[in-house]
Amino acid sequence: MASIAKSTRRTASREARRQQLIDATIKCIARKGMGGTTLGDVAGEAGLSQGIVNLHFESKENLLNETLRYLADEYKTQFDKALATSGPHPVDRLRALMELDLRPSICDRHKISVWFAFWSEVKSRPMYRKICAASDRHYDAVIESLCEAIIAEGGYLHITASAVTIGLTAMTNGLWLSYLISPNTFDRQDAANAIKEYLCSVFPKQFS
Amino acid sequence: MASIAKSTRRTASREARRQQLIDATIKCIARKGMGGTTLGDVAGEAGLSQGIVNLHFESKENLLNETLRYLADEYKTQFDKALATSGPHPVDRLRALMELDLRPSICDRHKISVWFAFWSEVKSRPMYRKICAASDRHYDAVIESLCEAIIAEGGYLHITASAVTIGLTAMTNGLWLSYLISPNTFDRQDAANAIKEYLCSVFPKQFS
DNA sequence: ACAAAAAATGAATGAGTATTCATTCATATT
DNA sequence: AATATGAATGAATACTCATTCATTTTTTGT
Repeated sequence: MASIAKSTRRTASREARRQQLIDATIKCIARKGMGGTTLGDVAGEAGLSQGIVNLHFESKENLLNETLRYLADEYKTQFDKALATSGPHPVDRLRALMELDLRPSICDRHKISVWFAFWSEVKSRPMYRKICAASDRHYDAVIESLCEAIIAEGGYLHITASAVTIGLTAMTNGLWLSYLISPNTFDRQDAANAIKEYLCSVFPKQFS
Repeated sequence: MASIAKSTRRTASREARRQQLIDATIKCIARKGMGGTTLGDVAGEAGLSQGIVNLHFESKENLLNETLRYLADEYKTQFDKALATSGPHPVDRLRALMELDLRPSICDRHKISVWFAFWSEVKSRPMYRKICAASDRHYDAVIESLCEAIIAEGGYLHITASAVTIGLTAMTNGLWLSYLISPNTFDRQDAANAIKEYLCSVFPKQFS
């Protein structure tokens, strides 16, 4: 968006327009829900004309698929960057990933509401599941291998890496839901603390 | 539904019809998503005629509100029953509540997908938030008081009841999401185990 | 500066949908 | 048996929205 705002061009490259329309779609879904979002709304939000979405995306279905793909890619980019910039030790890396999910750029109520909109239709639109499931498996694998390393290092006996992985990812997703439903009582610090106490209890030697 | 299926009556009481239509709505939303569900679909699913929903609910909006209210009531009933039939000790009670969220009648992929459909529109339809938030506060209060009792009994120092409550409710909701997105890899036993390991780690004296 | 290509517009189209309502039908009451 | 009641129907209505496309505007290449 910024990339085209600076110029007075009335036309933009295919890629810039597509991104502009995806951004508008996210805003509309957040504001009006997935069912309530029309192509007219999206075009209006982008400040463009009625037919613009079909020109660039051929169909509404296609626009929605691409919007989900964009969200998934954006998350993946942040995930990879969080790992790349964290310390090398598994504890640092896991901490970085947990911090990621509560970072305002990710844990943003607009975006969360869009994620939920897509998730809610996973059952009726197989493509959504396909887009989500592929990356999810990867995140699980990364987190599980970190947990394995931490368990090995700490010599923990009654803990399994897979159970902690399942629990941690569920907890972070569930915290997003709390924020979505109760934005007034939700507190980012409290949420971070819930994760921290979990990790301290499970891996006391490394996380206290 | 069963109450009218057994008879050959072609008319039913207002309450029975309303319930039948709510059941049909849940099925339709699960199958086609919230946006893809039309009043014609709902009527068809119920084996009734086009205009039937407006006759009994005045509007689609109203039908959806009542459907969410039904889901919330149904959960509340099960929640209260789980507490009523559990042992008296806070540990038993907390265990019963955790078991509840993974019970097949509650943790059912159709119903989960409907919950997510409503949650995803919490931002655009304030009524949905109102319906959800009221009961959620109550569940949190119950769980938090159980955690407080357990913490007091165990003499735990580095744990707070509110953080465990936030973490536990987030985890159970997040487990529903795992089931929704990855029904093939999700395993009820693994999910139960993730919760159990969490509780064992946080409250080792009572839950090992 | 000009022509060709590309991007964008916005009015028109047509499929689909919520809602209404005159009519039919089943049951209860007299 | 006759009548009254309210449930249910389904065709008609009014409206919304995705999609198309003829036209206009802007950019690019020469």
